[in-house]
Amino acid sequence: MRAGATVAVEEGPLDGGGWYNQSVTTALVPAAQHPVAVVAVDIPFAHLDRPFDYVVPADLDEQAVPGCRVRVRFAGQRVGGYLLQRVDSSEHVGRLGRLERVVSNEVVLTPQIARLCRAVADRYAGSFADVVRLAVPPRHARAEKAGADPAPLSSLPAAELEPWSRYPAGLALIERLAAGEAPRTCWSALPGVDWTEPITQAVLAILHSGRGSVVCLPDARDVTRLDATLRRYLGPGRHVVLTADAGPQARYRAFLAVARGQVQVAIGTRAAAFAPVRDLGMVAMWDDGDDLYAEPRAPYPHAREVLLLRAHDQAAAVLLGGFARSVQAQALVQSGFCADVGAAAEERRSAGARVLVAGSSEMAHARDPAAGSARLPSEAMAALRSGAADGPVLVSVARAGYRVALTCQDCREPARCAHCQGPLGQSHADAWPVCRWCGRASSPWTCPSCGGRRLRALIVGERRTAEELGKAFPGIRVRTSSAGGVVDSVDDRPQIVIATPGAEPVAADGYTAAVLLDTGLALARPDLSTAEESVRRWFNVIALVRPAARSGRVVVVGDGSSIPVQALVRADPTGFAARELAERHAARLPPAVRLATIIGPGPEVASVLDFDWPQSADVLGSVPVEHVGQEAAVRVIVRVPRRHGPALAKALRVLQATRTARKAVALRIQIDPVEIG
DNA sequence: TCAATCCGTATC
DNA sequence: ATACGGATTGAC
Repeated sequence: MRAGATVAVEEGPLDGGGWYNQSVTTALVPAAQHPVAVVAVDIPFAHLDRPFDYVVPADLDEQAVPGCRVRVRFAGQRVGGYLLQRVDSSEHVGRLGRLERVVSNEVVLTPQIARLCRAVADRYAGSFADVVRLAVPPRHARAEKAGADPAPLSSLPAAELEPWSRYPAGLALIERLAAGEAPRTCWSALPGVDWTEPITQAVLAILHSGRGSVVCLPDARDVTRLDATLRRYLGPGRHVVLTADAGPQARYRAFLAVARGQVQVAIGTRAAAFAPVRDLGMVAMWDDGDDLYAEPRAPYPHAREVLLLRAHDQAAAVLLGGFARSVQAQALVQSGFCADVGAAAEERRSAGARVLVAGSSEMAHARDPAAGSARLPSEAMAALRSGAADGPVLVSVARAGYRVALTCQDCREPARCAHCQGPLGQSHADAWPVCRWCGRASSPWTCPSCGGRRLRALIVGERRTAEELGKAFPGIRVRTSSAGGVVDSVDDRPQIVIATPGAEPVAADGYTAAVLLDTGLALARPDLSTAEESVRRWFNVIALVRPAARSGRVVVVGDGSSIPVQALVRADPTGFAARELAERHAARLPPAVRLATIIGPGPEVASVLDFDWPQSADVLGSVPVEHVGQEAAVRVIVRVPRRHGPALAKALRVLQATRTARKAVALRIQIDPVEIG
């Protein structure tokens, strides 16, 4: 395209135009070789989402390398950008501006990552600039100066294949990775084993093939665990950790070590999906169903999708592992894109704890209020009692807090704040009920419908559960772990650990028993991925418990006939995911279709209804939605068959571009959002 | 007829 | 955001 065209270069003296602008007093001499820089400017507007050409002055020739950060004048303003390429000529018919400054000659946006950013922007109907902001961490000049020479590396340890030998296809997988091949797999991890070891073995095999790996993990706790295992097996200096919470300098230093090719293994949370690992051999992800992988900033890409786009572009291996199977991973298996790597049913049964279901004793309790705690049926109490004799036991509760949702004991009406109608909760045993919205204590409370004065808790939080269990098991240590006070791990002494989802501590030698409370409450949420999300969390809890052979057991309190609970009893994450996927097909929901939500002010969103959508598009709405921090917002849903996904994204980009060009208010456009709020 | 101003559009 | 070009307006 560019070849053959000549650059609109005007040489000559100051004439008020040409190469000069008002403030420049010295003549501009273009670089002798490749005088044109193709620059991606840091402007998020959709209608400006394309590269712009600038002239490289001779004095910036050496510094201006592809992938470096530059500053240019754009529409009269000085803006940052990335130099994508140096070329001979420009197709631009007007005059070219000049590169004002090379911020640093450090290559931070390699061609591969630039391509990836473009692909992600296209997939999610976003702009390149928005995606690059997710991919390249903010510059830290001091980190750039320091750490130029990498530490000498010891030789790679031989690949030990032990963690994969329990999977029929495991050894073959590792051999293929070590041989330089690019197999794509969804791996159903056996419960109770340290999942960081199989991932480490895969990373090591890839290193043996002379290639690098990117591994994404849901949160900082998981990153720390994999970091420790990698260090143990690979020694120091072979990998880096890319997480935001390490601070800007450490984060940029780790990023540079990867960008400079000093290390070939990058692990981290969702942003690590963009790590510029050289000679990429594998992308891996643990527990890909975790919604922490969904980026909350525009264009809201999911790290799994980023890794898959990357693997496709660079012919890298894919390893998606977890104790549960996400619906998306199952779709990859069923489409033939990924192979299914799991253990035989027998191996799976013996590796896991014994799972039994206990019906909630709500009904029994209603008949006989003296029967004890309604939430903890006798089977659960028995499991805790015998388990706590031997080691730590885990109780999983749905919510943090004490008594979370109060209702009238007599008429069951929700208890509301007299002042603002907000829901009432109770923060500890002797406290007056407090409004969750305005914070006012309502003392004393009287039911406005029936005049009742007694309150009943619809939802019992982790602290109240701890209090009840402390009374039931005097002399045993009871501790809690929840957001704000997460316990990472517990030792093997007898104790009762009460945790909210995602905050479960790891027990060094496994829990002797676990009780899953509130399963009905978790499944009652109306969101489309509620069942999948609940099952994922429960499989993660079960995996923390000792195998049945060492008398590990799990009591699920809930409805034994419900499909999610059945999946736990049968230890069948794949079957459950296949079933969910079939339901998504029937309901025409992702990943069976591609779906976009458009949220914004009513009249603006209403106007997109007559937009020129692809023929196959199904346009739903608009309906009012709650939109935090903004006044009345509405939402439109557009969905198309999967194969028309690119057409939908393209249409949305056109929609955005016409809107940003006429300075209309931005709409929130999300493709395949994790939840449809 | 020409300058001052407005508006739309491109931004290299 | 700003800058530029073309259209429009208003004063000679």
